[in-house]
Amino acid sequence: MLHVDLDQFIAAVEVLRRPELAGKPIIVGGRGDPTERAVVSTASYEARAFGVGSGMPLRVAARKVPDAVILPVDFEAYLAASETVMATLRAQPGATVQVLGWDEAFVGIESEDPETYARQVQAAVLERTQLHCSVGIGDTLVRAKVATGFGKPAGIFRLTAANWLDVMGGRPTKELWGVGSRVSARLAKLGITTVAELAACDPRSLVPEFGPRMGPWYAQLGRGDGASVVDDTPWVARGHSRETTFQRDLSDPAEVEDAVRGLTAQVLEDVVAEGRPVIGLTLKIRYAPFLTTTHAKKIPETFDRNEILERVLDLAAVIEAGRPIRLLGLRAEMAMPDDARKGHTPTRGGW
DNA sequence: TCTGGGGTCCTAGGACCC
DNA sequence: TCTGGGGTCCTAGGACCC
Repeated sequence: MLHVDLDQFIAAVEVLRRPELAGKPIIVGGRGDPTERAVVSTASYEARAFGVGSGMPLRVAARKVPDAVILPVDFEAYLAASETVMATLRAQPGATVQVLGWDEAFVGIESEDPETYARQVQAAVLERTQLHCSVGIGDTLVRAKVATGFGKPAGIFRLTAANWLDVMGGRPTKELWGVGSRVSARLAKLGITTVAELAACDPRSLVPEFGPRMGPWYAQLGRGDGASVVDDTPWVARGHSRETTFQRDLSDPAEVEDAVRGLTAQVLEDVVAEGRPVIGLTLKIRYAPFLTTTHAKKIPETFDRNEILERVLDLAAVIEAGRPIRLLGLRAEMAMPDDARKGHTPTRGGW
């Protein structure tokens, strides 16, 4: 199958609207005001050359690139572009499309010559949207996804069982899709630092550290093995959440309660649109400076706004008065048929 | 420098039940 | 005095991805 990933997607969409920005360092984040608390969503390649990347505080990014064009995030524009891209992918002959995010998708195909097919995909996307993409070709989802990174920008790369260890074996485990800094550090404690070492380890040996599911799964990831079927069943959200960033930390309990009420109203709006019962609520709070805690409440499968609000305020009462906090958000989990759960796969994203 | 906003899934431990 | 074994549910929290 193929993994298709748009190059610097958000920045590229902005350039389409404003061609005069082509070739300039562009940073997109928050409301486009680098004096506010916000982070970078995407930076163009020109801005990345200065060391700016997504997730970086906007303030820091602005300081690194004094000449940067800083733009606000425009979700509607990216969503519209994304839908055109995905429609183009679905129109390819024999293609099964599994959307992973705004700017990426798996495309299941049967082809004797996947490179040629991939070039046709790139040409079709470029013609239809004026956007460039990179394509990974693989015999599993993991290999296709990892391959795309070697194709960037605007290229094609193939990773299969035949060359996986040659290409990836000597690289750190963190470069795997699904292994972040925490897990790579825990693997290092076990003497595993490279993909080849992870691939060679006994899956059972990882169970004490990572549990019965994740342990063997990481070993499989090291080998590049796993699912090889692109699944285009429509994605159903398990829940909705709203988060908010305050320009200063809250410490007054009355302020906190107001904020909680506001978040609750927002998340309920999203959930009402869905028409499914709410079964759980989670309030995420960050105590200054950086300790994040989660408070969860299971609620019955009814949908009564007052009851839900009451329970959220219950949760908010856990917050210690006077302690500066940053309210991260509220998440509502919705009832789902059991057979709709997928089990562990690398993230399915949520756009 | 000081950390978005939207998601996904997993795990440990305690409560509770038979 | 010491404390079954199996199960489910809930809470709290962790990790990862785009």
